[in-house]
Amino acid sequence: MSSEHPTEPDGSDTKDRARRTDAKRSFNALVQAARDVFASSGVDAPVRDITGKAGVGTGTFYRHFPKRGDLIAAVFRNEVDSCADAAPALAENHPPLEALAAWLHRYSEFIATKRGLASALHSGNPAFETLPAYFDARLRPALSQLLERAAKAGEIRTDLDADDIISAVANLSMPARTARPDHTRRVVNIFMDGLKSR
Amino acid sequence: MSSEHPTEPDGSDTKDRARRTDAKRSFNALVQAARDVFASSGVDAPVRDITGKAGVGTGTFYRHFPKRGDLIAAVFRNEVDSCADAAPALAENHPPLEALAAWLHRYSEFIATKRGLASALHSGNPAFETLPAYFDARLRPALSQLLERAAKAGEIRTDLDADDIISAVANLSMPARTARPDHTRRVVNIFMDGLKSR
DNA sequence: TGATAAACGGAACATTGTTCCATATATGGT
DNA sequence: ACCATATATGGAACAATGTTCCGTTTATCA
Repeated sequence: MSSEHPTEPDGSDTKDRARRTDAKRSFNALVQAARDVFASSGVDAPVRDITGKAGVGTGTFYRHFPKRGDLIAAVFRNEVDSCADAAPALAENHPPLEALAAWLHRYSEFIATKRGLASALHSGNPAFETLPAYFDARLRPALSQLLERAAKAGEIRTDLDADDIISAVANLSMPARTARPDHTRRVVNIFMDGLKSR
Repeated sequence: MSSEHPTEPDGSDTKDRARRTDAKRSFNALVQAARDVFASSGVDAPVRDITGKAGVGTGTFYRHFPKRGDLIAAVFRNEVDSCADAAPALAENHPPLEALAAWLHRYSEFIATKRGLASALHSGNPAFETLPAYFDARLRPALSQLLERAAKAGEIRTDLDADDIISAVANLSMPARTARPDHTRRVVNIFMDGLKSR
């Protein structure tokens, strides 16, 4: 489900050869290493930290991500993919309301842990311009699926759509400066309670 | 009104000599140069750009601002001071409602042009920890003064306090990605209309 | 006016971003 | 299985920027 090669342009291939397997391996290793390093050191971490953890040279890094923002965008896309892909899995293994709650917390964690995200989106960097659309395209269907299932079961109110909920939970999950540790989880729970039909 | 030396600790001076005048001059030159450079190149502008414009050496820079965040915080404090100081001046020279509207636009512009602000506040950098309290301490009284004056004249509703308005206008002023040029000014105007008593 | 501590400037050093290219390797045709 | 070739790789070299250090200058006070 998750696209390991997110930005392939139109299907036209003037290329006579396919992308080499070592290139794919490097690409994935870099995205994964970057995710770890970003989590511990923030999105401004040195390139050498990432290449070191990925076990590739700096030249390889710049071959795959000519602009630094390209890597950050790839990491975000990768994480959004994981989050979206969690929805069908949850739907299969849990009752409707439970699956919905679990996914909202999953999504909330994604927002809360990505400090750099909001800044990146507002930075004006062209590498990030397509991200919001991508987020929407992946997350809305994922949530819609869970919502519809819960709505069919008559377990939630129906006067909010996926968009409302995605942005509401995002705002709730923005880490507040003065918040107690479990703050986000609690407010999202409250929101979730409000979502239930009475 | 504006404090040119914002972070002097408790009044106790164990110091036998006062701060030298050239030190004050350098400090102010740096803050002013930084404000200009930040405006044109963002808060990540090279240190040498700032020292160059200020006409001081890099050593002087680090003597005044051991951490880069210290400078950014100083610039923000400086701008908040300007904004707060505008309130009494507007109150003297304009009718209540007009003064209030003018100040809200002034404040809105401050928020809108400081892209780096929100990111800085959420960055977890300890240099910024005291900023929100400072903002509140300076801006709330400034706005309260204008609100009370307009309320006494019976020109505005009274079921919103300064805090509500400060945060509401801040949210309205956050530059949206897809917004048309004059977007912020228009929505702030609408908010201002809503504020009038009927 | 002279002694002194404070402040200054900028070279030197440290860190990180980016480019370049000689070398290594996957791929498709034979 | 082997070769020719485009592709990918690694890391040294370079560039840009952050930060420290210290010899020199200057404001302040007695």
